[in-house]
Amino acid sequence: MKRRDPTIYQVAEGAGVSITTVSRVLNAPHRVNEDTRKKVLKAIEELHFVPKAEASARARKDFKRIGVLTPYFTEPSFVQRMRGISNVMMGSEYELIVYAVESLAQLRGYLDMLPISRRIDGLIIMSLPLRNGDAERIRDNHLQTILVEYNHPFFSSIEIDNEYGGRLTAEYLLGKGYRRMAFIGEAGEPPYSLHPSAFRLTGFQQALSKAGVPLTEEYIGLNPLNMERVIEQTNLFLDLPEPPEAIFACSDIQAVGVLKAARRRNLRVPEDLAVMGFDNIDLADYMELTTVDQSLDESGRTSVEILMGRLTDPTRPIQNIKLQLNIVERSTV
Amino acid sequence: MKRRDPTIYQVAEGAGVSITTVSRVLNAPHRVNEDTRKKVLKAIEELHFVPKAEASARARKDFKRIGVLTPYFTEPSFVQRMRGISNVMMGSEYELIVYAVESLAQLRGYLDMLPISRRIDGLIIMSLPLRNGDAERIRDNHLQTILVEYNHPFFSSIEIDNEYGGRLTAEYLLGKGYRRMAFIGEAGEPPYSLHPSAFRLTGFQQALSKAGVPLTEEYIGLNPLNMERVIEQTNLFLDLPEPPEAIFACSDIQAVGVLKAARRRNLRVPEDLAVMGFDNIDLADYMELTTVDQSLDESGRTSVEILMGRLTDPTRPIQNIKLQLNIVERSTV
DNA sequence: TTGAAAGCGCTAACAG
DNA sequence: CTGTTAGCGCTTTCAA
Repeated sequence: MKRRDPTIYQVAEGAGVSITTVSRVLNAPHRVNEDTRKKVLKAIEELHFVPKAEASARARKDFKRIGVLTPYFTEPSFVQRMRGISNVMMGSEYELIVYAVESLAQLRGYLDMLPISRRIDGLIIMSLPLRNGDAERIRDNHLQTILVEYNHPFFSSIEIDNEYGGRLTAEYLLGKGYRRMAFIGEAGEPPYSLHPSAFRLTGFQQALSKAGVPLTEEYIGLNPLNMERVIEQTNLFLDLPEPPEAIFACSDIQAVGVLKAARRRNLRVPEDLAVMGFDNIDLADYMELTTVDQSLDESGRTSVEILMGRLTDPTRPIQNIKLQLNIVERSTV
Repeated sequence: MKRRDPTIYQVAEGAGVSITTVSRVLNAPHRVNEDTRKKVLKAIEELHFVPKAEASARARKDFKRIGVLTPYFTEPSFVQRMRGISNVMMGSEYELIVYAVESLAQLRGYLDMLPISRRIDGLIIMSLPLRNGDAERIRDNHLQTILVEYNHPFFSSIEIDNEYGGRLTAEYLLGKGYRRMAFIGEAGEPPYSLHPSAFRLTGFQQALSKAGVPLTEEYIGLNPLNMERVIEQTNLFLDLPEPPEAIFACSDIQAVGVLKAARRRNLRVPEDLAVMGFDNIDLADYMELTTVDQSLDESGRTSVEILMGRLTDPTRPIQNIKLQLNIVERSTV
């Protein structure tokens, strides 16, 4: 003879509350009075109650889960967006699932799977390219999605204008009187990720040309995101017959490499060499790095907010947001 | 996301029968008239109907989930452990769920609910205290768990010896010839988190006393983790009649504050002031900070590995790991 | 052979 | 903060 597992009903009876309350202490503990919660928990313990996953799944209309699909999960700039996301999610009833991508195959896998496997309510796609087929599948399966650093007509998005960022930097540096400049960007990026570096370069180059100080080949260094390579590249620049007076690194992390190289050569910054970064991650403040702020935290925060908005009311319109870019003056320029 | 898979209701409607009949062709085909059965089967095909229970059972089968319960989710040292975790999880079939804790109540809530509502298969608890009741509940509900930076007889754990770290630092600094030293640690930490800072101080103080250069009150500064406060504290030290020759900050982040203060005063590091950190986060390398390495990445990596090991084979023994501590010499000492 | 209707254990909308 | 009540998708009576 089988003894039936205890149900939420016996727990409710045991604790002297309604089944709703029991359900709530399991799914939204903060919405239950502390004492009640303890009573229920005690009853649960005593009865060795284990909720039947299938029954919950059946009754549940949604999962209250938001997924974040992201490359370089632990790179500072991504972490900072994550911080924004995490901050708003923490106050909510949603769980945060991280899908870290490190290969094209993996990205494809997630994009195929996520909209169909139905385990999340909403998806934030960070700095990852979407093909039309993917977009259609996501839309057809009604998976609420927002794109960060990318866009597609089907979805809301949050971006910055990278080209403008390049121009802005050029103008700022020009305004400070620098003429001979160099650019350090990313190269050999994996095929699954986006390449904002190229756009920043375009804008930078454009503005420089317009000002009559074109950026020639030897002053452009594209390297894999790797500290040593950046240092080497900087040395290459500095060994040029006419070394640059200022270097624009397309990310703060790369700017650190430039700074390191300068330090090793006992160069004064910014007197001997000005250094400009991009992103304004916490590190930039720590190192007193002059950089372009792209509101990373805000980007993350807003992305979840928009997503949650549509989750609670799917009729809300798609939004395409362009975040502002601002130069943060510190001491390396 | 709202469920949009077809249900037996749809199928019933499509085939022009009742849900009972549909249910029967699925579960007791012989009790259904052949023609009716064919009609129903056709409708099932057309709608790509998959019984819900099966679907979720299958989904559940090939998609396991590991939760990470953590405070300060986006603080560099935690991120670095996360990186280790993420690295090994990425190749696996597990999903990573992040439970960010920022209050005692929240911690309690998670600890109460996680073991009961079976939404995860395994749990990593980072730098968070466990009470006996929690530990029992987790064990009784058979939720595989590993503790990072804490321990309890029921579970595997990964830790470092913070007191030893303090001693190690003291001895290193002593060996370098420094005598007048100061310590910057954390204070006013929230009640839900651990306080490794205190142990590091103990060890530091001990070793110093033993060497005959005791650390007196004025040379100990405990502050909330906040850049400005650290800078102020450093200034306080530096304004002492006998300012310290070396400052040991109990985390790299705080060491940055010390460095900032030194820079503002135009002090040469390490000539005028030596600075020592703790953690060895990426930042330490960027800033050439001498520090104590505590293998953060490794700690994360190992924690998941052990957890996964037990998930696939629950008979595997509990492991209690002590990670080694090593001084990384750079240029601030 | 079939269908109406009553659960299964749980969640959620809505009052109070 | 808590309870009432109406589902969720499906199976199982029980009549017809």
